[in-house]
Amino acid sequence: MIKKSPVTKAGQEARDKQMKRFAEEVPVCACFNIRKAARAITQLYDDVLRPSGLRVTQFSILAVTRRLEPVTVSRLAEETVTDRTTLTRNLKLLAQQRLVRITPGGDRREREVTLTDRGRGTLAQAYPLWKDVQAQVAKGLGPARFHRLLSDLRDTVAVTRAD
Amino acid sequence: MIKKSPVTKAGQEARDKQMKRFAEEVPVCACFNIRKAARAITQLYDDVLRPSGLRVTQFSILAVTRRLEPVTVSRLAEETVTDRTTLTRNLKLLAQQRLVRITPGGDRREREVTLTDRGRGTLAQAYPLWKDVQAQVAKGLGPARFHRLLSDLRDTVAVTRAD
DNA sequence: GGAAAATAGGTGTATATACTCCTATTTGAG
DNA sequence: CTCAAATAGGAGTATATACACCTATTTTCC
Repeated sequence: MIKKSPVTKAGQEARDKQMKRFAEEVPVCACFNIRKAARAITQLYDDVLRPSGLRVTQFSILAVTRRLEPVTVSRLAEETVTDRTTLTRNLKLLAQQRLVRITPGGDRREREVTLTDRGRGTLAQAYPLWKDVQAQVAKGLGPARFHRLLSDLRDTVAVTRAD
Repeated sequence: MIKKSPVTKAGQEARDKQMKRFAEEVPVCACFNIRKAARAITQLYDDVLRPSGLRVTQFSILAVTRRLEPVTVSRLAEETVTDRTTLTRNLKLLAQQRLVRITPGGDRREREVTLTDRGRGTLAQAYPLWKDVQAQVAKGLGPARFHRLLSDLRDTVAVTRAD
């Protein structure tokens, strides 16, 4: 008991000091700040895309599908850095709305995703909306910083997946 | 009918051209790329923080709370750029785990959030884990680019919320 | 001082996300 | 050729996210 008290006290001081640093450091948490920016920009894009009936997540999946179709679920998951099971569920919603078609692949384990005509139409309708909001953000940041940001984000993905 | 056919054909050509541009442009969608990076980095941080029992979202809320406590739900929502109702639900989970305490404020419309001792302890336990992964990402990007990225993300939030 | 407006917060509903564990099919080593 | 390993995908469960709409309280304006 005689020894414990000072030790505990010193430990408490060390913890206080640590927590003080902590409060200063956490506002620069890379993950928190990327997530925060994601929330902010998602709200903007979703808002602008609303007339098309697509959220930006759905818009992105349709756009990537258009580029790669016919494409398997796992390939889409890789491309979008999304968990396979997340994509399964997102695709299910798009299939219910008849924006994509999901068919068995040659390899019967695989399922191939393609756009329907309806999906193509919806995408074409959303495109000008997307273009506007994209231009708005590019203008707001300035073209140089806008490109730099995209480049840095790509590197961030590479760094976080290199493990 | 005589007139419609050529018009439709021209329309189709215009749409094809548009869609070709589209396929080239969408990979640089700011929102898609920020979200993609958010998914990637969240998986890394969540993985490293796992021994603490906290996800990075929870870690962030506790950290911001620590800096501002006692803090109202709306103030936390502003600070984290999160919808108020999202925060309500996230805080509910933290309260169930007894990491935060939510009490009525002086203004009886308000609810004040504070950390519990348990919350402080969990945060202190998670801190070294966070510090490691944060350092890992900073090193991977290089300190200059890391700093630049955070700065650009802040500006992105400002731009997307200026409307 | 009282009613309208503003503010703080929550519920219902829907999408987004991923981990764990499961099945079905294909591939590859012997 | 056969069976174990690898691969493709899905279901159960849990958290994260936000919009529309709701209640309760406070503020403001006459």
